[in-house]
Amino acid sequence: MALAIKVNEETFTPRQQAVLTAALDLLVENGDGLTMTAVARRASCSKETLYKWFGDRDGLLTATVQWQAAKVRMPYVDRSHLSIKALRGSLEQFARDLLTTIIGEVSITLNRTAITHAAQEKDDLGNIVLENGPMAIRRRLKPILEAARDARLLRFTSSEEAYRTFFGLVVRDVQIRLLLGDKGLTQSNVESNIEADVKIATDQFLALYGAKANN
Amino acid sequence: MALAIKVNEETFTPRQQAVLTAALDLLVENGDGLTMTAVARRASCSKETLYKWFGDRDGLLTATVQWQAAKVRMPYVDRSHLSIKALRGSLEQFARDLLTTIIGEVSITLNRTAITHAAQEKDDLGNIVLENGPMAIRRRLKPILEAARDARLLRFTSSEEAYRTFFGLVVRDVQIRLLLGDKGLTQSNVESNIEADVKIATDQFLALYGAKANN
DNA sequence: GCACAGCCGTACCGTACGGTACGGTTCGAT
DNA sequence: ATCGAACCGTACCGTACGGTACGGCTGTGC
Repeated sequence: MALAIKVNEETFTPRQQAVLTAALDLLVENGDGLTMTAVARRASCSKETLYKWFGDRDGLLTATVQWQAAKVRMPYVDRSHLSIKALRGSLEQFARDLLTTIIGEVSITLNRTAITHAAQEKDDLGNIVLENGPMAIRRRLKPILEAARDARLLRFTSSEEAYRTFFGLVVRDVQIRLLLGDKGLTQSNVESNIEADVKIATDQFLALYGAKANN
Repeated sequence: MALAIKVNEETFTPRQQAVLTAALDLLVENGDGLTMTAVARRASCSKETLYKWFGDRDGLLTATVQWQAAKVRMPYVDRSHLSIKALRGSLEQFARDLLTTIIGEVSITLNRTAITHAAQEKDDLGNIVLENGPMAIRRRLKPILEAARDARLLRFTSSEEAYRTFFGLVVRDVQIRLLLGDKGLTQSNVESNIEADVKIATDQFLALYGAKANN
């Protein structure tokens, strides 16, 4: 399954979703635990069925990542009436969702899997994760930033730069440390600090790009 | 080789370093290309020698990452006479080195390898990369930040927080995108923007933590 | 009841790779 | 000259896993 164009809303039957769940569980439990035999046994299906449905191992992997990554749903952020207070709330919401997602076991697993995949020639999974992670956030955040600029709440020349600054302020070194398995950074450890970090990041972003800021 | 305590200055003979170079090359060329047979052939040595020197495949992998990661040398940053100008120069230097390192093929390969490794139970490589990457920077940067605070050039309560903010401002989403194989982000693409990004990040950091800043 | 499709479970095949064994060569020490 | 250590090259073994084949079970349409 080299193509894997995988347009949106790839509809899976409940049975297939059960298989994908099993596959994801195996991935989470142990990165290289996704063997066809293991998935078949876990999902109580035959390998023949797996190959019929997903083509080959890569197809199953792609379907799993695709299916799971698409589940990341960013909550709706009100964009209509923009006050500085509402903007701050929206930014905090984004920061919170971003952090919460990033530290989740599923996200870590998906990113690790995609990175492992990208370490070989295949960049399929990398693009899927990118598209449903950073790029999805960018698509959602940029219009808000631009609306805020139009409303004179923010000041910047490049919304791209502003978005990436926000990303950096929120994520910092958390993601790479989690991906590398930093033992000094359990997710419960990070989780308890989310609210504080969200506030700090938002404050910093507004300090840099708020209309009344010094630049 | 489960222990892999690997104290500092693991001294390798030139021949062994040639082997490690071959191993690294194979890793860079193709993440899963490091097979014992391939390394032996590339380095013109026998597999028996590989096992004698490195124990097993994991030992070879660990030695390669360890040896290469330790090569990352951050340039000396003058810390004696701190002026705001000197501080800015130091910060820019850090940002430049960090970015330059991160976008290099070797760094990408090492991080991918370590992350793949961490996806299984093994977190050996992850710790090595962490220790020689983010943590090394932190160790170098923090004293400078604290010295600058003592000299009333910077203002912050937690040097840890300040460091992580700096990291975030510099790295942003570049590393994760490179690790995921984002095709819209070639390293030459990033490379040409390093100087501009370094300046932006430094300006932003100083805007947030500079003594005359608003917070 | 019957045919057929879909699927489960298991057995099976081929290959790739980690790891071992061994003969042959080089080279330094004695 | 001889011995032995280190090492190269190759052959070999065992296993794990991707992928295929097949027999048997179940349900649905007719």
